[in-house]
Amino acid sequence: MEEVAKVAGVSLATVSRALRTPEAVSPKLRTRIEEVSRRLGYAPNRIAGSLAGARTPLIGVIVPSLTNSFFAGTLEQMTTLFEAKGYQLMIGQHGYDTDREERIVAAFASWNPSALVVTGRAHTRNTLNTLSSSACPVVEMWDHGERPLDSGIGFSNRAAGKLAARFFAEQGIAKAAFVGAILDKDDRARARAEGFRQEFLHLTRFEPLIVTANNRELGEGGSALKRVLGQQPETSAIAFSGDMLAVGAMFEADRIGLSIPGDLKILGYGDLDIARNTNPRLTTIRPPHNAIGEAVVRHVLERLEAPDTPSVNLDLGVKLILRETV
Amino acid sequence: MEEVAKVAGVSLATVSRALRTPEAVSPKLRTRIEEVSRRLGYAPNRIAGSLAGARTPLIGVIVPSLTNSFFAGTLEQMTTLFEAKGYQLMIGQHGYDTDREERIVAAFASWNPSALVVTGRAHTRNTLNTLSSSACPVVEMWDHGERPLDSGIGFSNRAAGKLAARFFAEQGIAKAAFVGAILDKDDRARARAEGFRQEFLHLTRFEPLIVTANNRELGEGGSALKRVLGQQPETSAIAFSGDMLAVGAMFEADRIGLSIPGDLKILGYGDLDIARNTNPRLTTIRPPHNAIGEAVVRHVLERLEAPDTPSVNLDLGVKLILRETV
DNA sequence: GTAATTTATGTAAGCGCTTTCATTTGGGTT
DNA sequence: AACCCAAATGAAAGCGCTTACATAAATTAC
Repeated sequence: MEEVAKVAGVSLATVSRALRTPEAVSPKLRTRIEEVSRRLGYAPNRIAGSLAGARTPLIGVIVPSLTNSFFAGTLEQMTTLFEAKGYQLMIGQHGYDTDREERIVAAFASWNPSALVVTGRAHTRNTLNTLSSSACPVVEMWDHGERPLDSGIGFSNRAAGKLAARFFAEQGIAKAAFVGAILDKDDRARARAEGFRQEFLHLTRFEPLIVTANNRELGEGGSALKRVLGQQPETSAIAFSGDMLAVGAMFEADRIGLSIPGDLKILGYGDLDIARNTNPRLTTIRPPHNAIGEAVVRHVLERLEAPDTPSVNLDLGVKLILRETV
Repeated sequence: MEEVAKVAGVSLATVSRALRTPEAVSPKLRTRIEEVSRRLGYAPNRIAGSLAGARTPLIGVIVPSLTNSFFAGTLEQMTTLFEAKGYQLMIGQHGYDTDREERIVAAFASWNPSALVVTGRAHTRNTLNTLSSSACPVVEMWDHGERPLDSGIGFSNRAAGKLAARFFAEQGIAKAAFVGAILDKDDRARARAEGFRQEFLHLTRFEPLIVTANNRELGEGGSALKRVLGQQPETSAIAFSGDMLAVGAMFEADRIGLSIPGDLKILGYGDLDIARNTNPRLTTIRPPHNAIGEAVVRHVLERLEAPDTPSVNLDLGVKLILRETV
């Protein structure tokens, strides 16, 4: 920058202004400075800029997993949307480990970002402290519940589980089961399982079988199906915590000669692309993935542009996509 | 930090040392300082630290897409591995747009990261300039080719395409086709298509049909299948640029009553989890996804620990996974 | 033409750390 | 006890910018 200032024959301050707030500098100087800095290939040092200025153009976003297509999709969307406004995403991933989340949140906060976005509502005490003592807007996304730390944008997983149960009950299903991936770690899937259990029990007086799969991949869907059938042979409908598990179960059903939905009804969750393409096409529950990404970006941008904008706590709801497996 | 220094009754320098290089400070002072900073909840300001020190603990990684499970997997792996060494990933995503890549690279470079990792070998002139003028190690991953900018770790997509063609030719296939997603933008898929075309033509004197799909999702696999069959009805084998497309085609084949591999042979690419679970199970080509992530991390860490470590240019090769669709 | 504004530029004080260099302290040696 | 050397600590100089604040230049008002 010093170089640019010298060549352009102006002071450091003027260069900074020409680059940062072009309207504050006279047109002729501005063009000269821009020309010189381009010619010299000057690239401002963000770090210095951020130290001197108040904030970084960084938005910290923390998700449990990058390979989960929901979060990947939300992140991709947010990246693009924020980038257009000059913000840069700092992405963290903790693999459903709240201690790791704690460390990541602390690390992110130490860059004093413009905003912090975390996934879910379950955090350690320290995470909560770091989050609430950071000066920026904080949004907890994907889960809806009472009293978010600052803003909350998501939907109720419990309600999603209940929706599935109600749907099964309405179809006159007597014995149902729920298959969830890593129910011990993924509290969102656990909330769906619990909502399902409660509502199905309430509606039919039957306590549904809950089975935990070790991951969210297809193979596990197949083996979970076998386990369900082993433990509760008369099961006529299974709700899965993810479409991939459901599809895996469909493949397995195909192999063991079970017809769907005749012998067994299957309900997915996620409405991934694959759900529209299987034979038969998968009936599933769609979380508001795109709406979440958009709402988060919109809200954060609003807060950043008008700091007195109040926090929000949005429930975006889920939707049952009726296709052919139930 | 000033606060901590005052309370502990030492100078700023000592606090900094106690936290940064504990072995340089006497045990009793060290424990006192650590205790005080914990009690005060002191969180160092990374930005100031980086400005004063030489480098940030940031590693910039730029991929075309976050929703592509390869990149997502590599990123997840790299995040975990680097995190263990105290580095933090800065993830960028450009959607196969080299101009966007240019902007992202520039933005990342301005944080002067410890290393920069980009995907592929196709970059704009400016990207190349920024990359080579940045003081840190640069690795181009996923593609192998001559003379990387600095280090290169990947495999040859062209060779992967040739492998598919050779395999088909050996099976005695007369009329083959290749279906690739967004061949106009994804130069890796294009390289595979081109390798396939060249080798199949060379081996059988038959110019295979090349069809472009609009995205890498299942639905497109189905419609691409219809297009292939429309344009070249006698096609007996199709290679796809991705497993999802291949699976989509399998679903469609099922719908139109085509038996696989009897009527039509299908070869995927990626060896995603789903490939092991379809009926029949998908024969596919597996790129060295995990090996790439590991090799990148290992190499970068080496370079960072011993700056005189030479660059590398690794070809990790691909593997044909023989299953039931060919 | 001068005074009062407004606008454009320059000066210099940090931002919160790290690190060099100088100084002090605490053991060993003789 | 005097001396030397290594280890521990402190003082202070930046790191490369931004931004009050001060100053100069250009307008406008009278």
